[in-house]
Amino acid sequence: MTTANWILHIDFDQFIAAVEVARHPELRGRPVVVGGSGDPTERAVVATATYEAREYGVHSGMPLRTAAKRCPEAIFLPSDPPAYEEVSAHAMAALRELPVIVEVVGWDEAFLGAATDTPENLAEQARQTVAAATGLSSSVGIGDNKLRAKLATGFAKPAGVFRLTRDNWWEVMAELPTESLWGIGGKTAKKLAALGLSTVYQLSEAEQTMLDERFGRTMGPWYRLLALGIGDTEVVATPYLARSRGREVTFQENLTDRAELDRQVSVLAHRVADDVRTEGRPAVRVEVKVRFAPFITQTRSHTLPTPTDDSAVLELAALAELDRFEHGRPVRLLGVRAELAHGDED
DNA sequence: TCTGGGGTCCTAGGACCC
DNA sequence: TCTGGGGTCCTAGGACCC
Repeated sequence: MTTANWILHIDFDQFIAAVEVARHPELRGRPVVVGGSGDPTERAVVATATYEAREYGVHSGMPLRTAAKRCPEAIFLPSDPPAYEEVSAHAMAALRELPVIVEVVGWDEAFLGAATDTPENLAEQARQTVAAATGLSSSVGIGDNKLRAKLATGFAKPAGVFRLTRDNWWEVMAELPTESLWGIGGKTAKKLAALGLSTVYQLSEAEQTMLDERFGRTMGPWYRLLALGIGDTEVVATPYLARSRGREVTFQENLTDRAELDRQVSVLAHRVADDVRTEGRPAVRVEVKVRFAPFITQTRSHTLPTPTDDSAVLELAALAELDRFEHGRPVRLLGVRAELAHGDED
């Protein structure tokens, strides 16, 4: 008799809002919206909203202004990444004390790889561990691969546990829209619908050659695997090596002065250079992003002649890219990104 | 919905090389 | 010298996720 391998996916419920409510207990039970610097009139979007705010149709990604219209009595708080980072690290450290492999995939979620015959018990244990360490509520999906575990968490929320495997895949997923799959968003769902593929089951039965012609030799096969619930089963504890590091900023007022654009790009390039040095691997490529009014986004990039982490060199490289745009329109966003050299590949 | 910031991965065309 | 085929790199844009 062998012990089965399970993959659990844990996700902290409305994580950012929960951290804020924990340190402002008087806000419990009230509609709270976190995002930007907490001023609902600024150019920023909702990072997280409490369930009370969601009742009014407020959701993450929504402009703060819209959120304020939908829920005028909401309390708006500034986003405080270092605080979330700290709580997250604390929760992940607690999970590592369990007999599982912990693969962190974001501030508020992780995959747990475990050999157990009672995954529901382990899931409950993980939820209690996080609650004891941080006071956070969480939900756990149990699956026979990462895709199913991740999707299961959606059915577990809030504060629950749900199991999704090959045994109940069709019962749970068959009639859901393709967009409920992890990796298919609104754009792809629309293209699929145009091919007559609206549900997960329909996608799973699609003719492979048609998918390949429409989406390419990588995405075509992958979409069908998604619909079948097939996915990666490897959970690794080793931290992920960043491929790139970037900084960008949306201006509250569009910029029109070219000298000011140069100054802003210089500032961003220096911040990126600091991040690059922290990573300990040099930049091999520099990209500048410009979002012109009203909302036209363009990028220019080039491979550096020599990999570098030197601030002055990266600044000059970014300024050279900024120069390559056709300037004229007001600018609402500037960004600088550095692609990093790979780690040792032997 | 007057639309953040931080990322990852894929596609496609052209350059370039053999 | 009217023109092949394969491989790889570079670049810009798009889609997706949290």
